Amino acid sequence: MEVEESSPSSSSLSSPAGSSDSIDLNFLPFLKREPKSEPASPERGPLPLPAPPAQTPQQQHAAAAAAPAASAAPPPATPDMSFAPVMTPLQALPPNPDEDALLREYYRLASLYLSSAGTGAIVSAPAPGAAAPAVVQPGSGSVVKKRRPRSSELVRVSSLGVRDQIYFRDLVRRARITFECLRGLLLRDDERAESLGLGGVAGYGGGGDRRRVRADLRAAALMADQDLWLNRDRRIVGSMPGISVGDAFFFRMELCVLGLHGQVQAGIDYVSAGRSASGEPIATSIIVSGGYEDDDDRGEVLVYTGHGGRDPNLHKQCVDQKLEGGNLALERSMAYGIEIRVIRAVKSRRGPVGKVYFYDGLYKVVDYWLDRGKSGFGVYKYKMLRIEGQEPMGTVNYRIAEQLKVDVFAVRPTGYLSFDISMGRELLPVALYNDVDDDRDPLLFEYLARPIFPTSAVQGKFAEGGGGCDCSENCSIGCNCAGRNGGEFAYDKTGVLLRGKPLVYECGPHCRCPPSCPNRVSQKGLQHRLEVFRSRETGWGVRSLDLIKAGTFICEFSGIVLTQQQSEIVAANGDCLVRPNRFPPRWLDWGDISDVNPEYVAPDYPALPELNFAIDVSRARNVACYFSHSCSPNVFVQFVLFDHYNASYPHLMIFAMENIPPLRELSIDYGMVDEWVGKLTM
DNA sequence: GAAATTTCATCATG
DNA sequence: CCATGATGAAATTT
Repeated sequence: MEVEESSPSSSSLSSPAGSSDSIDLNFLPFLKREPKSEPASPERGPLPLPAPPAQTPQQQHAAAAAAPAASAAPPPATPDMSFAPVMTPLQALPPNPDEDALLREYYRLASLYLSSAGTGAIVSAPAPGAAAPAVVQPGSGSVVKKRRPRSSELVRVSSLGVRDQIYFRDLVRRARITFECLRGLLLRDDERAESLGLGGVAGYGGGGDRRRVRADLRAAALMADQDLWLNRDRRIVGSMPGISVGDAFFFRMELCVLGLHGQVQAGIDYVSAGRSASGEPIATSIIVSGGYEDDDDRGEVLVYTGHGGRDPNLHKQCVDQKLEGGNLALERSMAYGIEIRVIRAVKSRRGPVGKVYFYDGLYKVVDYWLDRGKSGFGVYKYKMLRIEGQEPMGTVNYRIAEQLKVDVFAVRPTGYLSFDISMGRELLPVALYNDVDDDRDPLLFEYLARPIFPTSAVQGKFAEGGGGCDCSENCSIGCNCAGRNGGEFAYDKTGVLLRGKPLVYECGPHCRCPPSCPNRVSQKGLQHRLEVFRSRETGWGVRSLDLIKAGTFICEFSGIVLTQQQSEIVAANGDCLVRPNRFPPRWLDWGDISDVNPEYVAPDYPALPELNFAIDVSRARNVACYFSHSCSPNVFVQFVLFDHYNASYPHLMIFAMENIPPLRELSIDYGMVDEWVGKLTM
């Protein structure tokens, strides 16, 4: 497969996916168009509801199975839980000239995304105090772009090599960053407009201004305008490249942007009957939101209720469901053995909506029947079994972690070496867990929650840059500290970093503003329950019991800070030094929305002095020291100043680069040379 | 809790 | 037969 021709800027992409031969695309054209194929369902026309004490679902299903097979002769719907990656041999298919279209689409997106990254394009900085909206939205007179409809061609992607996985992971991360940062900036712009008393007040029922109010929808729309939604050219069956079991999401729109689930509200996503090759609808994913009273979710076994038949206002069934649309699609997917992606919603206050969506992996529909729901009306039910051999479910990890916070021994009776290696020095306890071997190494180090800077570096450096601000309330645009940050604060009101910068200035001890000032974030310390744990793959590692939202602060990199001279002496006898200039500037990626708004490029930041100091972690260290290395990391380093203003000695603050679900290992890019990386596991 | 908002499937029409 | 537009549904979100 050649990709060059389709990706003009492929120099930066040169076969990033490790050339395509490691990718299998299994097309599913076995669904041949049959003019008169009917579902192998017992009902046509009016649906015979089981009389109250009548048939059990199983009995009714048995009747369904006994019914003559449909003319399309789908394979028998035996619960085949083996994960057969190849459903139809590729050789048996008619040659498909467009076989690599999926890859090409990825490369097209990649070139869109990457062309703007790291180019260092710099325009003039906004004047201090200026508050231009970050996102200029198309006015009412703008041309409405025609958007490509989503394809209906079913395809399965399997056998991704390691390089491909990293490549797609980065691509997905890039899209998610664009979405999330766009949303954050739109919200900030709204607040500004509101505080300035401009028209178009956000909120419903408002007057004449027809502004769209929901930032998630606006962000998604802006991305759609640039054709930045993923997976629109093929309908992927099974797992999505770049999305792992356990991943967390906060918005339905996010799922649409990624193509994981294309319905804005509906719980069943499917290829429509009219557009499918066989003329039958085929379901590919569902969302278990907990809103249907007749659902019965036991985790690995799930009884899912079809959609429809509800009163739009009350959350109650009011008429019988029909075997059509998504309901029929689920039945057809069962008949064809099509696996279904399952996304579950869980209540959580960490999410902006009070709700989090976890991708829980692939299931197969093994049974379905028409039942009488709690409301007394007919509902379709689908029994689904999780396919074995997948990573643990996101919702399961979430529940385990929640339980661990309450009652450790109920979940892990043994293995904890310490419940708080910080001995109370951190805001929250940092546990130490090892159920793998006898290593107790982290107990040997003094725990240092804050780095100790050399006095020569810090003394007399408090007032540099004009000192602190004089705000008596929370800081706002125009104050001294805002100016130091180039006119805008780095965080939104919830403490999410809006965009990575070479250096972020938080308000410090010399500012008058209260501790509640939104420009004080990383200085407040740990906000997530972290745990150092032993793993066979990565040695010591770190994970969180709390769901970590992308862009939030996690922890600081602590230790004894050495000047360049000091570090040269120490380095002679064994290397236990962390060098800040080794970290690749991953902060560049966070907050980069140049794909959507090329105008919003990095302002002309003042050049940072070279960072020649080192952090000695040989005696004293904190939890950050145990982060594993990855070249596709989920956290990054942002330099921050607050207690002193010597730009040569910033704090190394670690932020989340993506939503990190509970119990997933945190990983950082140490910028290690390849030979080292080879020794570690990726 | 109701209203606003989007996408998609479906159906009708040309 | 394909393209286009209108319509209604949807386990959302604020």
